[in-house]
Amino acid sequence: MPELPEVETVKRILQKNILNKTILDIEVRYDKIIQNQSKDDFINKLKNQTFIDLKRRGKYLICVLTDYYLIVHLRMEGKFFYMHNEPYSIHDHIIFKFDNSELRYNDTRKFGTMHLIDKNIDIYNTYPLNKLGKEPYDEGFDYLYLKPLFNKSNKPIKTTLLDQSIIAGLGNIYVDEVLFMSNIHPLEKTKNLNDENIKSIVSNSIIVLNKAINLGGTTIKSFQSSHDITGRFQNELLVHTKYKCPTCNTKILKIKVGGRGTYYCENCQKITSIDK
DNA sequence: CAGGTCTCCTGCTAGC
DNA sequence: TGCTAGCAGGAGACCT
Repeated sequence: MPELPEVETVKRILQKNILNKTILDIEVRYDKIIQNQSKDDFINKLKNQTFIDLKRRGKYLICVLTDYYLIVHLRMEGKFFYMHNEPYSIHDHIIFKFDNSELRYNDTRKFGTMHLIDKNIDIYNTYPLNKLGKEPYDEGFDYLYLKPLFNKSNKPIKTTLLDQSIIAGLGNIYVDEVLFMSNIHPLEKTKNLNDENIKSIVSNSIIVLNKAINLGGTTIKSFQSSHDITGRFQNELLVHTKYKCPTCNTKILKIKVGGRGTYYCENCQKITSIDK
């Protein structure tokens, strides 16, 4: 499940493979991936476009083309494969054909999305990027940014940290890690966090993401950034999918928070505050 | 407006 | 062994 570090890894790998390559043809085998155009418009616009640059915003990958931005969200299982003549997979849904190679968008669960936007539009102020909050790497991602947003939320902190309009880029795995490192219970009501808690979340978000990016992201079940590159961060996970707490050896509990599988240590992560 | 639930989709697994 | 019901999950849609 690609989160910010995985998308960053994909971006870096694609930069090596597809930069300056021109799309000669496109094959769309499953068109629900395409969000804001008809399949025909999508194909016509992308023909003869060159990949000029690749960027990332939160969990979105931004392909900068000659005249357009192609904004991709990999959701659960989206992957890009840079291929030559290898046989196709039934999960290859969109194929960008270059001179003697191609880029294949492969997505087992078909949850991924692609938005094609004109280059003269300010994409950061346009859907879907306009609804993203700051990401942990942004200037101004600090206690003063989070405090007022947290103060008005009655949701569990786990749910809040997954809200991309508040923090862009954290997903299920990394939120569990951040909460563990910060000694905060996932069900703690967001508005009840104290200043110390918020500062912990700020610093631990950056620490966890940095470490994950340096290790190429996490490989859990199906995510891989390209054929033979596998993230190594899963070896460093502290609570997510773990059985014993690395700090106190207590059994890790698995619960559901907002429908998401959530791991935590009941000894290290206690609900401390009462309602204001 | 905030918060809850349903939906998309497929591979995997528990249970019979 | 083979089948099926149930589950996982990011984020938008829809409802209260």
